[in-house]
Amino acid sequence: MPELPEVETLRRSLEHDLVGRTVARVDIRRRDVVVAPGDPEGGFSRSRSDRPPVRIKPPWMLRGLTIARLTRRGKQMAVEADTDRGAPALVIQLGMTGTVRSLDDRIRYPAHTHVVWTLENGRRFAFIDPRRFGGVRALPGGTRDAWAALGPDALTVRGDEFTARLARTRRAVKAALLDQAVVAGVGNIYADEALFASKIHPETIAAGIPRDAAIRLASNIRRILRDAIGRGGSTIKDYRNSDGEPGGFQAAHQVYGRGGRPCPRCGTILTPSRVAQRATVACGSCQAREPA
DNA sequence: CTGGTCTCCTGATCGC
DNA sequence: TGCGATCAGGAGACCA
Repeated sequence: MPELPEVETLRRSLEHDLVGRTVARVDIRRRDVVVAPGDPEGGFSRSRSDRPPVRIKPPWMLRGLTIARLTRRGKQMAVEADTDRGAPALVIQLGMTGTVRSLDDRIRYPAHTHVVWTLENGRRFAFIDPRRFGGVRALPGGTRDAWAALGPDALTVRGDEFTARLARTRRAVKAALLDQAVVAGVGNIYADEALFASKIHPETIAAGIPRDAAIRLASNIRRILRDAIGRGGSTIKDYRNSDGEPGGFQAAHQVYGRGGRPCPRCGTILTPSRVAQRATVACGSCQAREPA
Protein backbone atom coordinates (compact mmCIF):
# COMPACT_ATOMS: atom_id res chain seq x y z
CA MET A 1 0.00 0.00 0.00
CA PRO A 2 2.28 2.73 1.04
CA GLU A 3 4.87 4.32 -1.17
CA LEU A 4 7.59 6.73 -0.11
CA PRO A 5 5.32 9.65 0.92
CA GLU A 6 3.14 7.43 3.08
CA VAL A 7 6.16 5.81 4.73
CA GLU A 8 7.76 9.20 5.33
CA THR A 9 4.52 10.56 6.78
CA LEU A 10 4.34 7.56 9.07
CA ARG A 11 7.99 7.94 10.03
CA ARG A 12 7.47 11.56 10.99
CA SER A 13 4.36 10.86 13.01
CA LEU A 14 6.09 8.05 14.91
CA GLU A 15 9.37 9.89 15.46
CA HIS A 16 7.96 12.20 18.07
CA ASP A 17 6.61 9.37 20.22
CA LEU A 18 9.46 6.89 19.88
CA VAL A 19 12.80 8.69 19.86
CA GLY A 20 14.40 8.73 23.30
CA ARG A 21 12.06 6.02 24.58
CA THR A 22 13.15 2.64 25.83
CA VAL A 23 11.48 -0.56 24.72
CA ALA A 24 10.22 -2.39 27.79
CA ARG A 25 8.45 -5.31 26.20
CA VAL A 26 7.91 -6.90 22.80
CA ASP A 27 5.12 -9.31 21.90
CA ILE A 28 5.49 -11.23 18.70
CA ARG A 29 2.05 -12.53 17.93
CA ARG A 30 2.94 -13.95 14.53
CA ARG A 31 6.48 -15.17 14.16
CA ASP A 32 6.24 -15.38 10.37
CA VAL A 33 6.13 -11.60 9.88
CA VAL A 34 9.54 -11.37 11.53
CA VAL A 35 12.83 -12.10 9.81
CA ALA A 36 15.69 -12.62 12.23
CA PRO A 37 19.39 -13.45 11.88
CA GLY A 38 19.74 -17.09 10.94
CA ASP A 39 16.30 -17.31 9.36
CA PRO A 40 16.11 -18.61 5.81
CA GLU A 41 17.05 -15.87 3.38
CA GLY A 42 14.32 -14.12 1.53
CA GLY A 43 11.35 -11.95 2.11
CA PHE A 44 8.48 -12.02 4.49
CA SER A 45 5.87 -13.72 2.41
CA ARG A 46 8.14 -16.35 0.88
CA SER A 47 10.06 -19.30 2.20
CA ARG A 48 8.45 -19.14 5.60
CA SER A 49 8.07 -22.86 5.95
CA ASP A 50 11.45 -24.02 4.63
CA ARG A 51 12.81 -24.75 8.07
CA PRO A 52 11.84 -23.76 11.58
CA PRO A 53 12.53 -20.14 12.45
CA VAL A 54 15.36 -19.39 14.83
CA ARG A 55 14.67 -18.35 18.39
CA ILE A 56 14.48 -14.57 18.69
CA LYS A 57 16.98 -13.06 21.08
CA PRO A 58 15.28 -10.18 22.94
CA PRO A 59 17.65 -7.35 21.90
CA TRP A 60 17.03 -8.20 18.25
CA MET A 61 13.58 -6.69 18.65
CA LEU A 62 15.09 -3.73 20.59
CA ARG A 63 13.88 -4.91 23.98
CA GLY A 64 15.79 -3.02 26.66
CA LEU A 65 17.26 -0.57 24.15
CA THR A 66 16.60 3.11 23.69
CA ILE A 67 15.40 4.31 20.32
CA ALA A 68 17.82 6.83 18.86
CA ARG A 69 16.22 7.65 15.50
CA LEU A 70 13.77 6.64 12.83
CA THR A 71 15.21 6.55 9.35
CA ARG A 72 13.87 5.70 5.92
CA ARG A 73 15.22 4.50 2.61
CA GLY A 74 12.69 4.25 -0.16
CA LYS A 75 9.65 2.51 1.28
CA GLN A 76 11.54 0.94 4.16
CA MET A 77 11.55 2.44 7.61
CA ALA A 78 14.09 1.66 10.30
CA VAL A 79 13.86 2.05 14.04
CA GLU A 80 17.45 2.38 15.22
CA ALA A 81 18.90 2.00 18.70
CA ASP A 82 22.20 3.52 19.57
CA THR A 83 24.25 1.32 21.82
CA ASP A 84 27.92 0.77 22.37
CA ARG A 85 27.59 -2.57 20.63
CA GLY A 86 26.74 -0.88 17.38
CA ALA A 87 23.37 0.30 16.18
CA PRO A 88 20.82 -2.50 16.21
CA ALA A 89 17.83 -1.73 14.06
CA LEU A 90 14.45 -2.98 13.04
CA VAL A 91 13.54 -2.49 9.43
CA ILE A 92 9.82 -2.33 8.88
CA GLN A 93 8.50 -3.07 5.43
CA LEU A 94 4.84 -2.21 5.06
CA GLY A 95 4.04 -4.13 1.90
CA MET A 96 0.57 -3.40 0.54
CA THR A 97 -1.42 -3.15 3.75
CA GLY A 98 1.05 -2.81 6.60
CA THR A 99 1.18 0.03 9.07
CA VAL A 100 2.46 0.96 12.52
CA ARG A 101 -0.05 2.41 14.90
CA SER A 102 -0.19 3.72 18.38
CA LEU A 103 -2.56 1.51 20.38
CA ASP A 104 -4.98 3.01 22.83
CA ASP A 105 -5.89 1.21 26.03
CA ARG A 106 -8.52 -1.05 24.57
CA ILE A 107 -8.30 -4.65 25.70
CA ARG A 108 -8.57 -6.26 22.28
CA TYR A 109 -5.87 -5.76 19.71
CA PRO A 110 -7.00 -4.61 16.27
CA ALA A 111 -7.28 -7.43 13.75
CA HIS A 112 -3.97 -8.52 12.20
CA THR A 113 -1.84 -7.07 14.98
CA HIS A 114 1.36 -9.07 14.58
CA VAL A 115 3.97 -7.35 16.76
CA VAL A 116 3.47 -5.04 19.75
CA TRP A 117 6.17 -2.90 21.37
CA THR A 118 5.51 -1.49 24.83
CA LEU A 119 7.61 1.49 25.90
CA GLU A 120 8.81 2.30 29.38
CA ASN A 121 6.17 5.03 29.55
CA GLY A 122 3.44 2.49 28.96
CA ARG A 123 2.59 3.48 25.41
CA ARG A 124 2.20 0.67 22.91
CA PHE A 125 2.89 0.55 19.17
CA ALA A 126 1.81 -2.20 16.85
CA PHE A 127 2.79 -3.53 13.46
CA ILE A 128 -0.51 -4.36 11.78
CA ASP A 129 -0.72 -5.95 8.35
CA PRO A 130 -3.78 -7.82 7.05
CA ARG A 131 -2.19 -9.29 3.93
CA ARG A 132 1.18 -9.92 5.55
CA PHE A 133 3.17 -8.88 2.48
CA GLY A 134 5.14 -6.69 4.85
CA GLY A 135 7.13 -7.58 7.93
CA VAL A 136 9.76 -6.69 10.47
CA ARG A 137 13.42 -7.48 9.90
CA ALA A 138 15.68 -7.62 12.92
CA LEU A 139 19.13 -6.27 12.12
CA PRO A 140 21.41 -6.41 15.16
CA GLY A 141 24.24 -5.02 13.05
CA GLY A 142 22.32 -2.09 11.59
CA THR A 143 20.69 -1.25 8.29
CA ARG A 144 23.75 -1.05 6.11
CA ASP A 145 23.71 -4.49 4.53
CA ALA A 146 19.95 -4.57 4.22
CA TRP A 147 19.87 -1.27 2.43
CA ALA A 148 22.84 -1.89 0.18
CA ALA A 149 20.55 -3.48 -2.39
CA LEU A 150 18.31 -0.43 -2.64
CA GLY A 151 18.84 2.26 -5.24
CA PRO A 152 19.12 5.93 -4.30
CA ASP A 153 16.20 7.37 -2.39
CA ALA A 154 13.64 8.75 -4.83
CA LEU A 155 13.07 11.89 -2.80
CA THR A 156 16.60 13.10 -3.36
CA VAL A 157 17.85 11.12 -6.37
CA ARG A 158 20.18 13.15 -8.58
CA GLY A 159 19.19 13.56 -12.19
CA ASP A 160 22.46 12.30 -13.60
CA GLU A 161 22.54 9.18 -11.45
CA PHE A 162 18.89 8.45 -12.22
CA THR A 163 19.56 8.86 -15.94
CA ALA A 164 22.52 6.50 -15.80
CA ARG A 165 20.44 3.86 -14.04
CA LEU A 166 17.58 4.09 -16.54
CA ALA A 167 20.08 3.76 -19.36
CA ARG A 168 21.09 0.32 -18.07
CA THR A 169 17.78 -1.41 -18.65
CA ARG A 170 15.58 -2.13 -21.63
CA ARG A 171 12.50 -2.73 -19.55
CA ALA A 172 9.44 -0.49 -19.78
CA VAL A 173 10.29 2.69 -17.90
CA LYS A 174 7.45 2.05 -15.46
CA ALA A 175 8.89 -1.37 -14.61
CA ALA A 176 12.23 0.29 -13.96
CA LEU A 177 10.64 2.91 -11.69
CA LEU A 178 8.97 0.17 -9.65
CA ASP A 179 12.28 -1.67 -9.24
CA GLN A 180 13.61 -0.61 -5.83
CA ALA A 181 17.16 -1.41 -6.91
CA VAL A 182 16.93 1.26 -9.62
CA VAL A 183 15.41 3.96 -7.44
CA ALA A 184 13.93 3.39 -3.99
CA GLY A 185 10.51 4.64 -3.03
CA VAL A 186 8.43 4.88 -6.21
CA GLY A 187 5.35 2.65 -6.31
CA ASN A 188 2.38 2.25 -8.59
CA ILE A 189 0.65 5.55 -7.86
CA TYR A 190 3.64 7.85 -8.08
CA ALA A 191 5.12 6.03 -11.08
CA ASP A 192 2.01 6.83 -13.11
CA GLU A 193 1.82 10.37 -11.78
CA ALA A 194 5.48 11.14 -12.47
CA LEU A 195 5.36 9.66 -15.98
CA PHE A 196 2.26 11.70 -16.76
CA ALA A 197 3.84 14.89 -15.49
CA SER A 198 6.89 14.12 -17.63
CA LYS A 199 4.83 13.31 -20.75
CA ILE A 200 6.49 9.90 -21.01
CA HIS A 201 4.47 6.81 -21.81
CA PRO A 202 4.87 4.03 -19.19
CA GLU A 203 5.83 1.46 -21.84
CA THR A 204 8.72 3.48 -23.23
CA ILE A 205 11.95 1.48 -23.15
CA ALA A 206 13.89 2.96 -20.23
CA ALA A 207 17.24 2.97 -22.00
CA GLY A 208 15.74 4.81 -24.96
CA ILE A 209 14.69 7.87 -23.00
CA PRO A 210 16.80 10.88 -23.95
CA ARG A 211 18.91 12.40 -21.23
CA ASP A 212 16.95 15.62 -20.91
CA ALA A 213 13.68 13.71 -20.58
CA ALA A 214 15.18 11.45 -17.92
CA ILE A 215 16.44 14.47 -16.00
CA ARG A 216 12.94 15.95 -16.14
CA LEU A 217 11.47 12.66 -14.95
CA ALA A 218 13.80 12.60 -11.95
CA SER A 219 12.84 16.16 -11.14
CA ASN A 220 9.12 15.37 -11.38
CA ILE A 221 9.53 12.31 -9.16
CA ARG A 222 11.19 14.42 -6.47
CA ARG A 223 8.60 17.18 -6.77
CA ILE A 224 5.57 14.89 -6.69
CA LEU A 225 6.87 12.89 -3.74
CA ARG A 226 7.64 16.13 -1.88
CA ASP A 227 4.15 17.49 -2.56
CA ALA A 228 2.58 14.22 -1.48
CA ILE A 229 4.52 14.26 1.80
CA GLY A 230 3.30 17.82 2.30
CA ARG A 231 -0.25 16.55 2.12
CA GLY A 232 0.30 13.52 4.32
CA GLY A 233 0.49 11.00 1.47
CA SER A 234 -2.30 9.38 -0.53
CA THR A 235 -5.13 7.47 1.07
CA ILE A 236 -6.75 5.20 -1.50
CA LYS A 237 -8.52 2.83 0.79
CA ASP A 238 -7.06 2.38 4.19
CA TYR A 239 -3.74 4.16 4.57
CA ARG A 240 -3.49 6.06 7.85
CA ASN A 241 -0.61 7.62 9.71
CA SER A 242 0.24 6.39 13.21
CA ASP A 243 -2.53 8.54 14.68
CA GLY A 244 -5.16 7.23 12.29
CA GLU A 245 -5.27 10.30 10.04
CA PRO A 246 -5.73 9.77 6.29
CA GLY A 247 -3.61 11.56 3.68
CA GLY A 248 -4.85 14.15 1.24
CA PHE A 249 -2.76 13.78 -1.89
CA GLN A 250 -5.25 11.47 -3.61
CA ALA A 251 -7.23 14.58 -4.55
CA ALA A 252 -4.24 15.73 -6.59
CA HIS A 253 -3.84 12.53 -8.61
CA GLN A 254 -3.89 13.31 -12.32
CA VAL A 255 -4.06 9.78 -13.74
CA TYR A 256 -3.92 7.11 -11.03
CA GLY A 257 -7.39 5.59 -10.67
CA ARG A 258 -8.76 7.81 -13.45
CA GLY A 259 -8.84 5.44 -16.41
CA GLY A 260 -11.71 6.24 -18.80
CA ARG A 261 -11.89 9.85 -17.69
CA PRO A 262 -10.52 12.80 -19.64
CA CYS A 263 -6.83 13.65 -19.52
CA PRO A 264 -6.48 16.75 -17.34
CA ARG A 265 -3.99 18.14 -19.86
CA CYS A 266 -5.46 17.44 -23.29
CA GLY A 267 -8.91 15.96 -22.70
CA THR A 268 -8.22 12.65 -24.44
CA ILE A 269 -9.76 9.71 -22.57
CA LEU A 270 -7.12 8.19 -20.27
CA THR A 271 -6.29 4.59 -21.13
CA PRO A 272 -6.18 1.89 -18.45
CA SER A 273 -3.75 -0.97 -19.10
CA ARG A 274 -1.32 -3.26 -17.36
CA VAL A 275 2.39 -2.62 -17.32
CA ALA A 276 4.73 -4.78 -15.24
CA GLN A 277 1.63 -6.61 -13.94
CA ARG A 278 0.36 -3.44 -12.36
CA ALA A 279 -2.72 -1.38 -13.11
CA THR A 280 -1.55 1.54 -15.21
CA VAL A 281 -3.25 4.67 -16.48
CA ALA A 282 -1.77 6.95 -19.10
CA CYS A 283 -2.78 9.42 -21.77
CA GLY A 284 -2.19 7.87 -25.18
CA SER A 285 -2.15 11.30 -26.70
CA CYS A 286 0.19 13.44 -24.64
CA GLN A 287 2.48 10.79 -23.15
CA ALA A 288 4.99 9.89 -25.84
CA ARG A 289 6.33 6.39 -26.31
CA GLU A 290 9.44 7.75 -27.96
CA PRO A 291 10.29 11.07 -26.38
CA ALA A 292 11.94 13.44 -28.78
C1' DC B 1 22.64 -11.46 -16.46
C1' DT B 2 17.87 -9.89 -17.98
C1' DG B 3 13.16 -9.44 -18.05
C1' DG B 4 8.52 -11.50 -17.64
C1' DT B 5 5.33 -14.18 -14.76
C1' DC B 6 3.72 -16.28 -10.60
C1' DT B 7 2.82 -16.16 -5.85
C1' DC B 8 2.31 -14.82 -1.01
C1' DC B 9 -2.50 -13.11 1.83
C1' DT B 10 -6.93 -10.76 3.29
C1' DG B 11 -10.76 -7.96 2.30
C1' DA B 12 -13.68 -4.90 -0.52
C1' DT B 13 -16.52 -4.64 -4.42
C1' DC B 14 -19.13 -5.98 -8.38
C1' DG B 15 -22.10 -8.81 -11.33
C1' DC B 16 -25.28 -12.41 -11.31
C1' DT C 1 -28.51 -12.42 0.89
C1' DG C 2 -25.15 -15.42 -1.21
C1' DC C 3 -21.38 -16.58 -4.10
C1' DG C 4 -17.66 -16.51 -7.22
C1' DA C 5 -14.59 -13.58 -9.79
C1' DT C 6 -11.69 -9.72 -9.70
C1' DC C 7 -8.89 -6.29 -7.90
C1' DA C 8 -5.66 -3.81 -4.43
C1' DG C 9 -0.66 1.16 -2.60
C1' DG C 10 4.66 -4.63 -2.88
C1' DA C 11 8.29 -7.47 -3.94
C1' DG C 12 10.78 -12.10 -3.74
C1' DA C 13 11.07 -16.64 -6.30
C1' DC C 14 11.29 -18.85 -10.40
C1' DC C 15 11.88 -19.63 -15.26
C1' DA C 16 13.20 -19.01 -20.23
